[in-house]
Amino acid sequence: MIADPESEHVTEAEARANGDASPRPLRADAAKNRERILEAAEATFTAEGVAAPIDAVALRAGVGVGTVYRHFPTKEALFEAIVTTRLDALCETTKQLAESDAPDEAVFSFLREFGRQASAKQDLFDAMDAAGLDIKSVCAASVEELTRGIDRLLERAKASGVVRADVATSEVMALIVGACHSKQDDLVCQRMVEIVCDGIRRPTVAT
Amino acid sequence: MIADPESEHVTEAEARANGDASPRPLRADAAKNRERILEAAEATFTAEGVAAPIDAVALRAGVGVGTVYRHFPTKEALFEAIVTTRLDALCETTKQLAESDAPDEAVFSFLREFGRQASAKQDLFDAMDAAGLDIKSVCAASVEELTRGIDRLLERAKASGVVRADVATSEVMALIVGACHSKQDDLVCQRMVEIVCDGIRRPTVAT
DNA sequence: CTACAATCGGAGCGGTCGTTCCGGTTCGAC
DNA sequence: GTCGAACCGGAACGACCGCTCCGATTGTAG
Repeated sequence: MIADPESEHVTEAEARANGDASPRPLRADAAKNRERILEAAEATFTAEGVAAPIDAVALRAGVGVGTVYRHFPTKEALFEAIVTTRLDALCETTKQLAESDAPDEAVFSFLREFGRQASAKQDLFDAMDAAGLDIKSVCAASVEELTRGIDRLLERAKASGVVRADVATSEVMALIVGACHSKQDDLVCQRMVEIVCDGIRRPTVAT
Repeated sequence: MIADPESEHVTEAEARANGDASPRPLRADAAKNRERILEAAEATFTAEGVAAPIDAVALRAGVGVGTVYRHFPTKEALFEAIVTTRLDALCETTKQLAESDAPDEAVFSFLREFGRQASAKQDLFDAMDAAGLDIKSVCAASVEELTRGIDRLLERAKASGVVRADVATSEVMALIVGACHSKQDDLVCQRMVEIVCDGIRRPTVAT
């Protein structure tokens, strides 16, 4: 459990995952392979399910398994990298919508976008759950930031009276993620999002 | 792929799963073990997750693995047995509620009950999904019947004007199952169900 | 161009898990 | 009580998978 100065590639990989600027940049071919692996992993897990072996990822990326493990010391690390990327993108979306000129409806736009992405990539979250590791702890920073982003949108919508005051951010997130979980047509998924949107809207007369 | 008259225990297990009345009833100890295994399996999968080995089930049931496989020729068959049982129970609930004296609200009562059970047993459905086999095809009969039951409740609620006419049964089911999927407190789960209920309610003024 | 170090590829290791097999045990009809 | 058939238990098999290791390869600084 002590720091191990020998395991350089692990240290480097982790530093990269943390977003640090490495002292020495990756060699050109290494950087290219890293991207290829990420893409292949996302495609493989989406297509073959989350239990797909690493060998399948390596095959699709056109590299050996050793190369995969050099960049991502663990299958779990691969999941983390993919999920983090996706969460950060969603976070960016919240920021853009926060500056939109329709603050009261922005949260609904976001939910639709969230649903669209979640339906495609839900498998990854499931995989991590099934693997016994918690997204909230592994990608804590990303989740935290995304939550804040959604929270901001939700608060504005509440303030403008479009959304009920008694719904929590966590509830909305869980609901949308869950709604798109079941493998359905995109159309059904979209309609479910709409139902949720209606569910959090402020009723036009009191309950 | 031809019928194999030798594999008698498999034939018997399948016949039982299909609900046929076996020509020869199970021996007393065998019947007792079968129940024990079912209970142990449900407990094990809920506690240790869906990837729990069959050995764990056998251990919990106090029998050998061979005994488990004699009753359920496959891990998949074990899932099927558990899920079918649960689905049938829910189906029974729809029938009772269909005769309730508050037809317009019965569907909401059912959703709450559905949510309560789904949150505890969702793991099983996930397991089957992850295993690549589709609940809809494996437990086709049970799912079909349950769908009809919900459909009936939903139609009545629509007829009495409490629920919007444009929501489909499949959407509601997916929504509730999904809502309770994320491991949350039961309280959050309950609130999510309420949001869904509000989402399918007919708005008091036109959209 | 040369030489060194970073990187690559994939065979192989260790462990897990689903499933089978068979000698021993138990039930229940007579 | 007796005996045959049904049932039990768990060791063992084979397949799969995550991960490691090291000889071969390739990028790049000088």
